[in-house]
Amino acid sequence: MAEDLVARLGHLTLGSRLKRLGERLQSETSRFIRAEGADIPASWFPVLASLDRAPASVGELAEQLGVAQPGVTRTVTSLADLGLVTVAADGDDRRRRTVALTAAGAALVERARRDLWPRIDAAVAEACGGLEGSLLEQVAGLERRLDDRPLDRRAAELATTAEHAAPVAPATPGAEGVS
Amino acid sequence: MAEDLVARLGHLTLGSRLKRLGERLQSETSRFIRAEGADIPASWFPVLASLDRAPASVGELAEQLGVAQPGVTRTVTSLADLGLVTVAADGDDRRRRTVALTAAGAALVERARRDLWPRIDAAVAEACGGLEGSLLEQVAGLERRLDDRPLDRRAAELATTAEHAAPVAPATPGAEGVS
DNA sequence: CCTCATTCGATAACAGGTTATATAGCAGCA
DNA sequence: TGCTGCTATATAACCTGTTATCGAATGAGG
Repeated sequence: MAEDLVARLGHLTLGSRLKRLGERLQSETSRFIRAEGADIPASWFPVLASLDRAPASVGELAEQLGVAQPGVTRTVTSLADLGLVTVAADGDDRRRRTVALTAAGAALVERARRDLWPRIDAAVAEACGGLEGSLLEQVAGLERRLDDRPLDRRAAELATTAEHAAPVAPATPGAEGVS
Repeated sequence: MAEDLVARLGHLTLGSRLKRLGERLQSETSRFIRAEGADIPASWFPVLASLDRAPASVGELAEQLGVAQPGVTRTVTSLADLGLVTVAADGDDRRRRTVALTAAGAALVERARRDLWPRIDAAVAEACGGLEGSLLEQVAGLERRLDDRPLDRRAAELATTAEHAAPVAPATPGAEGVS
C-alpha cells in the first residue's frame, strides 16, 4: 500500500524529505497569500522584511538572509520590475547597488505585517505545535498534519478567529536576535 | 552583524529554511558519494532502492517515493541513459512503462548498501543526535552542527573509525526488502 | 601612477522539485 | 462499432535554490 519509502529509509533521505516539506510549506503559504489578494510568492517576503528595516546592498541581503547572492539578485530584479523596490548605484562604491523599498513596497510590507504574516506564523506554529521527539519524528508529524489540513486552510481558518493573530517578529534591528 | 534574518522570523519562514537545509544535506551527501568514486546524485538513490525491491512502473515509483510523476520520469530517463535501469512497455497495459534494475544497477545498489548508505545514515544520525526541543530549535541546531562539520566530512571521518558504521537501515523493517 | 589582487554584482547553467497540458491506450456503453 | 471519458506517461515551462565565471570598480603596493 505504497508506504512512503523515503520516510522508511530514515536518516538516509532526510535531505530530500526536508526539501520536499519546505517546498510544500512555501507553496501553501503562497497559495494563502494569493487567496488574500496579494499575488507575490512567499519567498520574496524575507527580502521585503529586511528592506523594511533598512535599505541594503545585494550582498548584505544575501548575507542577512543566508542565501547565495544570485538568488538575491533575481528576487530583487523581480521586485524592481513590480515597482516594489528601487535599485540605485551606491555613491561611494559604484560596484554596490543599494536596494530600497518604494512607497508601494512599504505599503505592501505594512499590509503583510498587519494582515498576512501573523496568520501565516500562527498557522505554521499551530501545525508544529506540540510535536515532540527527534527531528525525524517531528518532520513526519508535520507531514501528517499538513496532509490532514494544509497550511493555507489553517491560515484561512485562523482568520475567522482573528484574535489568535499574535504579533510576529518585532522588526527591531537585532534587539532580540540571538542569531 | 548579519544574524540570520530568516531564522529570526521564526515560523514565518520555516518553509525557506527547511528547503535550504534539505538542499544542503543533499549536496553534501552527493559530495561524499562523489568522493567515494560513485558519481551519481544522492537524489537518485531512493529510486534505485525502490527498484531493488521490485521492478515498478513510473507511477508506482512516484507514489512510493512521494514525489510528482514528472520528477520520476526525469530521474528514470537519466538512470536509463547510464545503463542502470531498463524501461520496457508493459505487456498488459501498454501505457505503463516498467522500470527495472540492470545488472550494473543492481551492482551499484549492492555497493551503496554495503559501503555508502550506512555511513551516510550514520553521519546524518550523528548530526541530528541529541537534538531536542521544538522543530524550529532542532532545525537551528542541525544548521549549527553542519556549519561546524559538514555532512561529507562526518561521513568520511566515520570511515576511519569503521566500527562506528553501524548497520543502518536494517533498523526499519525491511530496508532490504521485507515489506 | 600603474598594476594586480580582491570584491561586488550580473549572468549562465544546472538541480530537483513543482504544475499544466498533450498524447496514447484502455474500458464502458449506446 | 464507435464515442466518451479516464489513466499513464511524457513534455514543457516555471520556481527557487545552487555553483561557476566574468566584467567593472576598488584599493594596496611598488
